Amino acid sequence: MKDITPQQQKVLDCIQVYINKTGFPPTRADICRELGFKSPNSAETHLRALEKKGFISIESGASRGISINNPEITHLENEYPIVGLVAAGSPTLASENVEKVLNCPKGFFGSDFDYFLRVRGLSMKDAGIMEDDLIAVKKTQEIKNGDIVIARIEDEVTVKYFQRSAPNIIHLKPANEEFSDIEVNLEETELYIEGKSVGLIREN
Amino acid sequence: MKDITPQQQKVLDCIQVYINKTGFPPTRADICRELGFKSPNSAETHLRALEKKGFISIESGASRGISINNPEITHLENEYPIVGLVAAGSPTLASENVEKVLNCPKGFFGSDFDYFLRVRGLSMKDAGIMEDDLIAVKKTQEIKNGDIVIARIEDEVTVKYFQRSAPNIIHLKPANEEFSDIEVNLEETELYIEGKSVGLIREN
DNA sequence: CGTTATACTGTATAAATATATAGTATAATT
DNA sequence: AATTATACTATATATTTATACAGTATAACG
Repeated sequence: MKDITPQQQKVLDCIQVYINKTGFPPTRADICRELGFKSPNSAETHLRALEKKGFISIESGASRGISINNPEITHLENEYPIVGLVAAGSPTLASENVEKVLNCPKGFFGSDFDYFLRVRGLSMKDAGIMEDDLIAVKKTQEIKNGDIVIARIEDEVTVKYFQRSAPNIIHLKPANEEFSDIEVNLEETELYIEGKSVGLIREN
Repeated sequence: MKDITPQQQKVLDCIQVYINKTGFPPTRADICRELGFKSPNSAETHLRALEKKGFISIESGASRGISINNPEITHLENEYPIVGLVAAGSPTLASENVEKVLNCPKGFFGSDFDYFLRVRGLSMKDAGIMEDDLIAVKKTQEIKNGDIVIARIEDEVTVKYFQRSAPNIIHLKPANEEFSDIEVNLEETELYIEGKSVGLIREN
């Protein structure tokens, strides 16, 4: 997917908003009205550029024949993707990792959140986090000691309690006697915090 | 919402399928093609009937101005009460027991459910049920061994694993070593099953 | 310096589309 | 027996819409 220009982004956003609002895509004239253009050809050229770059598809000849490609990344309001514990490198929300989407009211857990993570393993069992549970993950770097974080150490993604023991030493603590602490020295090992848990859902 | 006729259902399905497939709603002519009608007015009259009955909305004058009124997303009937572990006698869902209500899509946990129960204590800790968790309770008497049930024994309400050991003997088993089994002899003691757990939510 | 991509206005028009009007026919309801 | 809702065909037409063509202007690229 090539780079998008600021104006093209505005047009793309406009299409998304229009679809969310009305349920069907805009015409060239609609886009002009929304963005203040005075000629339908302004919209037309932007649409053709977006199509060429792969952001949208246009059904030729059909009225309102615009559809947005990769809608799972710009997820609809209230639709949250469920992702598995994925290996590093691949972006967490890439469509190939999305198991399905779950309809959930915004602010369901008091705090905003970005996606659900499907839990593997029992390392957080004593915190009441069981296999196959869905953790509501908020992508943030604002972590306090004791928070349950989704951390990536080199190639592995895990869910653990966060504790900073020294400026450069972080302990990732499981909630299960059978597992042991992970000590991370930030000078030696790369640690990336994907976000923290703000809630949990169990389906059974 | 009034009754839908079989033909109207076919038209409604056709619209949904068309939107899923193309990303935008069909025209009258598209519907005719899909369903084998030979006049656009056939589609038109069905659309007007569906609009009158509330299943769809039609933006007048706009091409492809059809949108499906999806009651499951737009409905505000998805309000479920949260109740505490209330003593017997008082009806569980009486307003004085309702802490607050939580907006939650219907069928969120695969199965239907009736209310949320705020958990007190740690007797089901090893099942991943912690203090202050919300259990989605389905009011039912269809209980299998191993289900997590909300049971009332005389004056006490508890959440436990259900196990029928003999026709008249039921064991209510905690998931915590520090608690012990409750054996109920149905000939001696009154046991009422409020329902069973079909899901869990944790807010933090 | 010429070329190319972006970002527009303005006009024109063929094709797509909604929608009204005029019928036919059947089944259910009053 | 008359009315109403459903379920269509057939035709007509005003409006909507996509989209081509002709320009203007600016910034980036090699």
